[in-house]
Amino acid sequence: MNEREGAYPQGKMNKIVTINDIAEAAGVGKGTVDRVLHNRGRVSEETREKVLRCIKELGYKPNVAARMLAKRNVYRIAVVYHNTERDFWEQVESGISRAEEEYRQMGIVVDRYIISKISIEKQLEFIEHAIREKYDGLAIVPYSSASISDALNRAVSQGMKVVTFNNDEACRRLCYVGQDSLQSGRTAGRLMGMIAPPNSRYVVITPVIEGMKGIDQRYEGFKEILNVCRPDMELHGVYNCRQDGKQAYERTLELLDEGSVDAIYVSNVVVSEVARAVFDRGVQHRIKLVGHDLTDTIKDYISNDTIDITIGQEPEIQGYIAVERICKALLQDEEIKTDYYTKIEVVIKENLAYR
Amino acid sequence: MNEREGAYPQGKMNKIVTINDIAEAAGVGKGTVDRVLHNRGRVSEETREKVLRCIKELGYKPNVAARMLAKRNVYRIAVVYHNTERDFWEQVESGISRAEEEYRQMGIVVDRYIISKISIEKQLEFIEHAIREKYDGLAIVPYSSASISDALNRAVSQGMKVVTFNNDEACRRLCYVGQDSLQSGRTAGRLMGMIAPPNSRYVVITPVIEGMKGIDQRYEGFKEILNVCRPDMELHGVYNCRQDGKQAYERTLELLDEGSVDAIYVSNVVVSEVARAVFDRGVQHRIKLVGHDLTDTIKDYISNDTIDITIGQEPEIQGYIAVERICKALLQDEEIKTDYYTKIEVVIKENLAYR
DNA sequence: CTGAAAGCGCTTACAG
DNA sequence: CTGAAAGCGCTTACAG
Repeated sequence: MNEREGAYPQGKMNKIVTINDIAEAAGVGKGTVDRVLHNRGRVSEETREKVLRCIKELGYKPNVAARMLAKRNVYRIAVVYHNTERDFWEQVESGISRAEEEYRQMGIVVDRYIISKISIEKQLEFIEHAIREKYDGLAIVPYSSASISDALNRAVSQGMKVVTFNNDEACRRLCYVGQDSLQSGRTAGRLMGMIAPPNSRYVVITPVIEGMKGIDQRYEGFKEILNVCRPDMELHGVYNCRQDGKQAYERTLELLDEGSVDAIYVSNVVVSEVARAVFDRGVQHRIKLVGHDLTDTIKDYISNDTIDITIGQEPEIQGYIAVERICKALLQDEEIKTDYYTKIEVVIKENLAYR
Repeated sequence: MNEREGAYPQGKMNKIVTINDIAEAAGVGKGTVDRVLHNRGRVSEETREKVLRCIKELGYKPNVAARMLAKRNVYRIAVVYHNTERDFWEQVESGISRAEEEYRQMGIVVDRYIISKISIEKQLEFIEHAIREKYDGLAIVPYSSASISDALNRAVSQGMKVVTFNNDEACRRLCYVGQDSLQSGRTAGRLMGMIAPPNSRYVVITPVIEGMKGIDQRYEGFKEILNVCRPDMELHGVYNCRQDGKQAYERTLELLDEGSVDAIYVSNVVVSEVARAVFDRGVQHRIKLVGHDLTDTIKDYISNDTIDITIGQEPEIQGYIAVERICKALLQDEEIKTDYYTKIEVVIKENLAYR
């Protein structure tokens, strides 16, 4: 902001400084400038310092487009995830595709390794494959297992750029991209606390997914907040179910037929099946329903007032950023090591279309 | 997604198709290919069709990096806005800066024309200036006035790429970038309806800002929803105030001292001043407070439970996209004419840090 | 209407 | 350790 109130900016033609200008100013060839720029060595300390000084003085910024053009190597990235909860993972996939298209021109190829059933062994096999094939990057939804951590660390040791997304696992990866599950559960807890009538009886329905710890953390966060802000509410029960949702549907029907529940919290996308049960029993205006994620089905149940609030986690962004981070680490010299937490999106009927 | 379950993708080395390949396949020079690619004319219909066919058959995609490099022209974009509500507009500014940095390398220069007090005359003057100076693009927060519309249309006629942001005004601009005010008000209405206790008495505080119609629309949306979903709630009054917030603070103190209010809706960033009054009177746990926007001050009042919910409008994104859309129109051939509606973000204490 | 040449800013072998 | 040359894919004058 170099403007003053009402003043007309000067069209200062500050000429762009190129690598040629630096070479000239330092009295060396541009190959040499390139070497110091990227620490490729083979430069005497003396000329190195001279070049560095010129770079600073002239305020040189590398031209990314030119670099992309000149670099001719092809990088390969492997993306490993599963597609249970199909509606959800399709959104992740569209983010991956978007990054893929954007970086294809820069010589990056992405291969997908998709599992249709969570399996530590299968994932391990994929990681080993990526190591053997010498992939340059790996974006993965890691399962909780020491063997997975080990394998990922070996990949990193080999120079592979590894990013975890959607679920995290302790290892020497570049960074994690995804939601803060605990906080997202807390958000759900606060919202439930805001909307549930006094003395509500509530249940929690939470799927068990082997190897993914995020789901449990959501419930932890939910419980923590609700217990504090709504001591009047009474927990009727916590029900586990399988990921497919059929169990959740049946269970909800039973609960509704018992007639002793006013509010339901579902810790992931399975909320769509719970909503179906609520809708089928025609009690959507009596039951407060809070869940996670946003698929087409969930949108429908928000639109018809069955689901009150759902918490989104920007799945498309997760896929996009996971791949982009690797691309940047590969293409540019700077590696971004800070985790990327996606937004905790609160979605109700009115803002459904604006996200 | 061309993968199969468990299958290992083929590292198909699909060679990238360049303009040279097209020229060769069509038996012409690459200058000719370039001409048909960008409809620069001076190509016989016959060769044009031949080239077009090759482009389609070989699946040619232009290399953006190469184009950027080769294009040597410098484009200038004028950005016109005001910085009343400083905290808010600083966020917009940071988005503008981000786009500026990203596109500087591609030869785009952005000049800012910032007004510190809304004035149709002053804005008109800036538009005329931009026309005279033959700016290539204009991003503007237009005020409601026929003279502004006229001037913008003249700019468009001259070939200038015009984008409106944050506030819209009927004219032949490329597109609008900003929030859907009506819907954002509806969202606020629904949320207030969710959290206000039965039979609450509420007030609405809404700043009057000459030339900006978005604010009024928010209240329209709020009213529409709340009237339907909470007929039990009683409107105690609607208060206008000046943008600076001092009035809003005083008014709120009076209302609180009268003691007949349970809930307050504030239609923009002035909610921070209303919150200050609520906090100063120590009644934050009794008063439900819903507002708009998210500044540091507002964050503080959410953190200490004074503001229950605020609705964000992605100001940083507004600044970024407004400039980016113009850059794309200038640099690429495709003009994106669809409006960009920013997210209607629901912010509470728990998801404050994750957005 | 059309093609060959030069150049954008950088990187990559290659020859010293 | 260092420089000159060629080339990335495209656009821009220029000469036919």
